[in-house]
Amino acid sequence: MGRAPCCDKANVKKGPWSPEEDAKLKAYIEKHGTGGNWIALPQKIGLRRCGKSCRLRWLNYLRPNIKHGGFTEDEDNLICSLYISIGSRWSIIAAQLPGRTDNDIKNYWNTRLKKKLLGKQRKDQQARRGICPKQEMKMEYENYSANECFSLYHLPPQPGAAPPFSVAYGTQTATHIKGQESLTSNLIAQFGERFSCDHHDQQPNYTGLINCSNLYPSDITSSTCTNLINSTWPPLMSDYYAINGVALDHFQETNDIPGELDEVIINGNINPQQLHGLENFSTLVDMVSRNCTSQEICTWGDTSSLVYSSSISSYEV
DNA sequence: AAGTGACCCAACCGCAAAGCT
DNA sequence: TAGCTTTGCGGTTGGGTCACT
Repeated sequence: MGRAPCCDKANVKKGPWSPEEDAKLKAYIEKHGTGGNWIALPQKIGLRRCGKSCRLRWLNYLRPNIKHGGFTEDEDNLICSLYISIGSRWSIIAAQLPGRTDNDIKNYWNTRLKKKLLGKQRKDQQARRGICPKQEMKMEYENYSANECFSLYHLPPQPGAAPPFSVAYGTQTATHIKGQESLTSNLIAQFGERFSCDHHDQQPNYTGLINCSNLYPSDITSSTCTNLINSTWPPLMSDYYAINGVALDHFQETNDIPGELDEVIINGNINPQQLHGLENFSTLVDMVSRNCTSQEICTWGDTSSLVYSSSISSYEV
């Protein structure tokens, strides 16, 4: 037996909304509100629509002060920063962009920004490596798709700033600190004295990232970091790791991810069952453990990561 | 002008979380 | 607190439009 449908599919109209339907829905909600029950709303108005469809139409289109299209460079940069930081959490990203809907941002990312980002990477890599553009595009697209859920942006080490095999992170909660300490102890167990840890405790204004930014290169500007903090704090808590100046991202918000990483790298062994979605991390750990240079790690990072810099907006879509 | 493919975006779907009884 | 309902979210789809041949 399957899941019960949310509405009577047979009597529900699907597809594009007519101006009449829009007008009915808008007028009703402006006068009475949603009544806290989207499912019952269409019957009240006399619309042959699913409640979910009404909700979506209102939130994405009819609601006041909605902006469509015409994304500014600032918005582009913020979306990129947030995507790199928190991934495809469109509702959270949309909350930082007044008047924008999660659906709009998602569409904009999928159809334009992603290409913009890849376009920049391709240009950079072609210039450095002289690889055939077509082959390069294919490689990058495949790598991008495979790694999208675990994005990692490489940052060349600042001269004199990052000690060998250092990890830096910021934390918010005790649970996180516990998980991170566990991760840290595993890294120490694996890498011994070659690994050091720089831990920034919880601060109301979340200075952890700023401290970590000491490990970051000059093209990630302090304003980018500040934007990131301002836009994600307080709703998000984030953990930031960097190894040899290579920042690992997406260890945010969930308490279990550091635990997963623990399981991946514990005792230096890779647990295949825990590897799904964490391939980049294990590769990185492997490279670090083989004493690869920062340069090599960054080169690897090039082909399997998103690279964001504040100059991205100068590239054409 | 017609055909074709790429692109864009509104809308749908299914799942998980949150809320309610 | 278990079970049901509703809401919110992210991934995906499909139809309209545009650009190119």
